[in-house]
Amino acid sequence: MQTSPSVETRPFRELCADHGLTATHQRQVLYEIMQRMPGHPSPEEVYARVKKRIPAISLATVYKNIHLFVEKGVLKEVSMHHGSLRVELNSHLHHHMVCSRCKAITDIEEKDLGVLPTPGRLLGGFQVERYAIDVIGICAACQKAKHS
Amino acid sequence: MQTSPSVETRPFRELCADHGLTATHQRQVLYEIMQRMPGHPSPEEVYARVKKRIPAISLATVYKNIHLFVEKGVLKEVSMHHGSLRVELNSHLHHHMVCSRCKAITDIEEKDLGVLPTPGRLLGGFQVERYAIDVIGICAACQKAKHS
DNA sequence: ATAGCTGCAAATCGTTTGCGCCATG
DNA sequence: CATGGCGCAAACGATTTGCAGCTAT
Repeated sequence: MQTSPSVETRPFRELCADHGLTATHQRQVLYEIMQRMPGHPSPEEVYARVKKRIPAISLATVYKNIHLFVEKGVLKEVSMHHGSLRVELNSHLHHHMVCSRCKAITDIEEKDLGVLPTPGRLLGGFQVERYAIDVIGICAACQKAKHS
Repeated sequence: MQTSPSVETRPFRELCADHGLTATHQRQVLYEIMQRMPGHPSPEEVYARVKKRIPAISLATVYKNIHLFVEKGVLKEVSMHHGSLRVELNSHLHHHMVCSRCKAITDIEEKDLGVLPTPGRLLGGFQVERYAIDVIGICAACQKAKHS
């Protein structure tokens, strides 16, 4: 791997330092490419792009670093992924609090949220069915048990 | 399988009729058990419970019927599942519109939402980091292409 | 130096599918 | 009795893991 820290390495190194990450070549490329990717790419899509610049890179490395970036707050995931599909009866209107550490889900009433959704509108041709609000944070249990 | 429609079969049959579903024994048990399951169970958890009443039931059947129930509006999924992990840069504040048919994701500015979350509060010991709002509905493309 | 990162390949996990038989309408 | 649902087992796609060698600090 060429060790040529020529082109604008500073900002990325700072970002890594700020987030407590080792600044590796693959992480830099990953980050730069994500900056230039609009939308909401999947790991496979990111991998395909990164592979053009680092042909030897592994998909596993992409996954590992995406998770790391998410964990450190550089990236965020679009909708919460609990390990598997989670369902509930389609009964009364409520939303969810999701612990970003342990993924625990708790119901929350809409009135306790301080929000006033207005469904049924058309947003640029999009027919709204409902709002799903995830309040993301750290649950009480994880706060007690936190170290890092 | 015992064909004993003794205990309170009527309400469930109506629910199936209303949603255009065939009323099978496994669907009835599945539904009754979900009614008594609080929280946000995974297919595996539902399967474990249903298996106590119908030991011969298959996990595949549980999956098929959960999807059917979701499709027909009897159940709903807790957070949107796109086929794979989706990430984005953690930059400016925005939310997403998600098509429940094709899973397409579009950004939406918070000001265009008509909702006003009030983050930063502690909700029962839960340390709020952020709100993630998914506006769920049918995108313009899918509306044109819809039949069923 | 040395802790951490990488690539590889195999393993794992959640979920889906094809198919022959059976239940429901 | 005809359609659709069921259970089974195999297939599948997405993601993770163990490990041996290499890299950043």
